[in-house]
Amino acid sequence: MKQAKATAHTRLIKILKQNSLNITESRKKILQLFLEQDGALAHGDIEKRAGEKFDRVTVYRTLQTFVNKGIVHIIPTADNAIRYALCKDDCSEVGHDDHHIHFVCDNCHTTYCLDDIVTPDIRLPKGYSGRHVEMVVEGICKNCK
Amino acid sequence: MKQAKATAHTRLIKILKQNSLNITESRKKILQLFLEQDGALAHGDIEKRAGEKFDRVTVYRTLQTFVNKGIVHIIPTADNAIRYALCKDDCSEVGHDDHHIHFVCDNCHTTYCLDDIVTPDIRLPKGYSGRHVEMVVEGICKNCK
DNA sequence: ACAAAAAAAGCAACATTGTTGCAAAAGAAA
DNA sequence: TTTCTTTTGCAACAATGTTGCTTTTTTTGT
Repeated sequence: MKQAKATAHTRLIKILKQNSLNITESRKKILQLFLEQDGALAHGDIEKRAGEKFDRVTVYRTLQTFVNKGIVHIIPTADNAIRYALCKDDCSEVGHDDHHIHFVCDNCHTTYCLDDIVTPDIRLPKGYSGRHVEMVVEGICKNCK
Repeated sequence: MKQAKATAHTRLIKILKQNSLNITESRKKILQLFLEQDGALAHGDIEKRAGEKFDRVTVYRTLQTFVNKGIVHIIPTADNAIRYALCKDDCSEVGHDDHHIHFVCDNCHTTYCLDDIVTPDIRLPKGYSGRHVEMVVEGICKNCK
């Protein structure tokens, strides 16, 4: 128990250090939320979910930092609520490199990264050149079935 | 010239009638914007683009109505700015049925519907069932190349 | 372990975006 | 035209996101 907690804590610090970020309470707590979470988190979730309340500005700035560093990525949605999820591919300050698809449940609205499914290649019309493909599937998830 | 204008006007009215919507000035003007536009429009674009200024509430409500009726559809984005585009497939009050992909230009940020490209089928993990697939490609468009 | 320097958090004030209820105006129907 | 219904515009509000600046926390060098 104590061991597990220590390990989780170590993992947090390791991730932050790898990205040359200073170790702060906010970053640890917000990152912790992502690690113990299956799906993606919207800004609002984070503000509420955290036991103690963060300043809204801190959450915004921390998420921005995480996105810049390639720790989390943004999932595009149709409902004006940006969702963030941990990057599992090779993301860094240089650029994000997520190629998996996302799944949003119609029922519980949880957003999942389906890491094993790779976005297919697309043949674009003449004149267009693609850099990145985002794919979001809507439907019913494994828990709501 | 006069003929062309009359025709365009007729087209507007036809679309509104087909969807059993009353013919109003706001609806005509907003629909007009979509018809004379290659890409997609965000809420803000519409407020600004219109020669005369619409009340913000009117724009929100009109867009909502158009989405409900299946006249326009929402394009998911990663930047918290919902974009709307005309539906060209079989959309109605019952449900949207758009299967084309979208393209967002890194440079000019114009959003295009690539109507000729159909979203590929995806094999989902066990337990998940898909209803709709959204696909957005980011890159450089034909005009910015 | 401590002090100085650097970075991040918190606060306040503000800007933008989206929502709701209601009265006035415009459109449809007769 | 007159009545009835729908839509618009306004005002007030709520939620979300941003910026500058001060205080606190974290790092670094000793």
